[in-house]
Amino acid sequence: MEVAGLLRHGVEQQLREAADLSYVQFQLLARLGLDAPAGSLRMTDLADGLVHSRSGLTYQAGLLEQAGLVTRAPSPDDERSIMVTITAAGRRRLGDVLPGHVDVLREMFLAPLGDEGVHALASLLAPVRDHMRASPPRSATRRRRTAPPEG
Amino acid sequence: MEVAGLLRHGVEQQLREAADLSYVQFQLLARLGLDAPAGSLRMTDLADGLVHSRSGLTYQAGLLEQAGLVTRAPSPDDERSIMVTITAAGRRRLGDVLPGHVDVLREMFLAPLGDEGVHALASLLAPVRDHMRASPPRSATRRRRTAPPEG
DNA sequence: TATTGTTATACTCTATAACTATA
DNA sequence: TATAGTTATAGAGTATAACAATA
Repeated sequence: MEVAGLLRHGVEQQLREAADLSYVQFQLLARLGLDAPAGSLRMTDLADGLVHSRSGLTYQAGLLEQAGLVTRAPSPDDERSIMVTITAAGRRRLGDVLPGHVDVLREMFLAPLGDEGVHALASLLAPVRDHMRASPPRSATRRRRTAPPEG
Repeated sequence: MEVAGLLRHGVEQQLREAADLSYVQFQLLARLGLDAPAGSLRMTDLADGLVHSRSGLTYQAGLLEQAGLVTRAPSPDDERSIMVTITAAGRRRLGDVLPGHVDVLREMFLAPLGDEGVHALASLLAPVRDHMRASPPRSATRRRRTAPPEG
């Protein structure tokens, strides 16, 4: 947890200073610009795994739209859905931060880990990630030992 | 990062629901109650590694004090320092959450990892943690590739 | 002058609930 | 009735800068 916390802090600083992006904003942008085939995704698909509430995504996507880095338009397929699309400016911004972002990752995390360590870590954590994705996130909620102090 | 994020989210939920503690508050309490010999530490030592700003610690310690879980008193040795001490109520609260906390850790993280995995992970990450602690946290700041958009 | 800690302030982010609209 | 998304709102947490006091 300490490693992840320090890494995240370092990453957030670089993203903020180099491109004025929050961590979530960067991830949304990266998902659109690097993973999404046509540079667009439905809000829900975009949110997947990045945010814990719908409104949180609306908020962050709104900021990206205000900054001109994405556009939002109703989907032709399903009129309930909104397609979020990365703009040219968004791709530019993403390209601008990416090298520095990778630098931070490498210097803080990948270098001390070494190539072998990186692979070992990935093998170790992949099943954990799958387990976490699969299990109901509320399991922790139901299984408390002590009664809440409210009653 | 995803594993750490999900784990932290699960942990935070349990801490909040079982004992009305934030993650940081729990860590402060744990450091005082489990690590500190006499249950007390100077503010600065208490903060070490848990918080990224002094005021952040003052805020969290203030909440703990309000809740009667710690006390704050000037240090006899150095009158600039404040000794934070866990109270009986604080130890009780800590004892109340701890079992559930460990449950969450085990179910989300330790179990899917397995005993061997836990050890392997610890060996892998220990040097990374040391590297991160040692290297100036601002390295990311100075090493930016793109000029900040301000000027 | 450097260190310890607090305060004032402003801001970012998150989450819940109520709501609209489409399927 | 369920799904997609927004909005209103409220609260928690964080950080910066200015500050007071001690070393």
